[in-house]
Amino acid sequence: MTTLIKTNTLPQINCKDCSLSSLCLPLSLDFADMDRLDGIVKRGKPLKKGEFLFHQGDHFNSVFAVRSGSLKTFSINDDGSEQLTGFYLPSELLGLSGLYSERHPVCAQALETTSLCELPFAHLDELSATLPSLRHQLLRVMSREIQGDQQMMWLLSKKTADARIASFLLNLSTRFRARGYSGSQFRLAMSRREMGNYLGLAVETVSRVFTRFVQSGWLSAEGKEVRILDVPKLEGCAAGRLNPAD
Amino acid sequence: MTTLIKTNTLPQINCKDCSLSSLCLPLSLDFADMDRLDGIVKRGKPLKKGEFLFHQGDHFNSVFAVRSGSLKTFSINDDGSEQLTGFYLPSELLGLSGLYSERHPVCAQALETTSLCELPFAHLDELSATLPSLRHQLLRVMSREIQGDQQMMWLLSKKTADARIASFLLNLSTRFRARGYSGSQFRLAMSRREMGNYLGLAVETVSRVFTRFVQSGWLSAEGKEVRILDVPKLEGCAAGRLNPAD
DNA sequence: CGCCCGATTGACGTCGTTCAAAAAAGGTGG
DNA sequence: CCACCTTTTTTGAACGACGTCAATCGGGCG
Repeated sequence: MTTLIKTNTLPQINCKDCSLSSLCLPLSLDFADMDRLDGIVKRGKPLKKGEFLFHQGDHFNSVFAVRSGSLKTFSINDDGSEQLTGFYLPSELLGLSGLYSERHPVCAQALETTSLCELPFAHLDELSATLPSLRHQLLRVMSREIQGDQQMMWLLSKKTADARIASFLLNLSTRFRARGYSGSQFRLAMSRREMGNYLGLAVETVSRVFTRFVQSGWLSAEGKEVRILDVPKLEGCAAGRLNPAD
Repeated sequence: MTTLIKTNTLPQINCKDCSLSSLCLPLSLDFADMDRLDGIVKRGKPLKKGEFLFHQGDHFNSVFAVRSGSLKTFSINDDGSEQLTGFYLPSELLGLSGLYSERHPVCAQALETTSLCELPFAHLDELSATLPSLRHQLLRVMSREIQGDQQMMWLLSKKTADARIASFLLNLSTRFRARGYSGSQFRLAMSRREMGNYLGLAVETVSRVFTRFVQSGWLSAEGKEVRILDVPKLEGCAAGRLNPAD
């Protein structure tokens, strides 16, 4: 059984030893510079499932890198409805959207036991003045988020429910594989409702699509445990060329 | 008749004299620092309607600030379909999404005669090492874009056609007003098709919504010339509380 | 063990798309 | 300036995908 939680014998204590450094901010820093980054990182005790990393409206002080576990971000609208804006896996940076207004425009909540590295922004910024590659990496992370959001906008404005779920599962698969987990079998940390909220679909629709995928033999799903059985078919579906009814 | 084109008697030649500096990158720079920024800005001859600033896949070298006119950005998918990702008005920065992969993931095309300031990224980056406020402004611009994209994702996943168009018009209105143009009467630089593509709607739907708004007396629209007649009603519609059939 | 929340399934309604056609606007060359 | 052609916009009618409502099932947790 694969989970998002890496079972380390010892907690990571610095960037140099962290298996995620090649995916994370330290990317392309040499050891000396990594030490300087390490100097500003705060590593608190893990968040338990359901605990908040920050709330909407909180003052923006830090950005966070996921070390293990996963989180969701969502904002609450005037009418009280929630809009899920993202899921974050190990090595991914969150909190950057709070930079603009100095306040977090979203809540960040742990989907399971989750440990993080906190990077106080004032220090990160100072450091970035003298470390060009850190400066670039920070900009690249934001640029990638913009690119990802635009992919998401495409998905939401043009894709069918089938294609959205196929895209989502393949996207997760890719991110898991890049992080050393299995890309073909994994546990979804989020509920069907959360998935639907994120993808702009009703829970019932999510459930029906899963049923269709399983019946087509493209997927096996028992609750949150998912196994991808036919990548090409799912890719075809995500691209809008194929649909599970055929 | 209001247009996006500001009729200057002389072209702007530097940031200090530019009426947009308070909305643009120079925000919060003092005069001395503004001069340093000016030193790296390239101001080419204006783009005519339909001309491209850059194409999808082009190498990323610079970011651009709109001086006058407007542009759209869009990407072309594998199947040849276009996805409009944004409209850019004077003082807004575009091209930043190319930073991540060193290639522009979108095309940028002028919607009318448009003049721009080009900021070679290598120089901008160098300068940002010694100018903290420029560094922050760059990050803030990106952070704001992320926030905007997430608003857009909310719009696409949760709002009705009526609410999308109302939101869009009010958003344009706000941006125009902030730039010194009328917020209640303006000329849409984009076609109904482009608007629909951006908002995830068919042209026909856009047209029908406009008709409804006009019949409700919330709006007057003659072709691309638009006058907003009832802001509160449109706001109610954008929030999903009101609909023009009532 | 019982309760509650999450997931599934079916029936039905609705909003937006698609297809088709006409009207209006814009651009071009004579 | 006008005739002609192309593109954009508008309007109507029918269809379809997804949402809503309702009922049931199942698993986790107190």
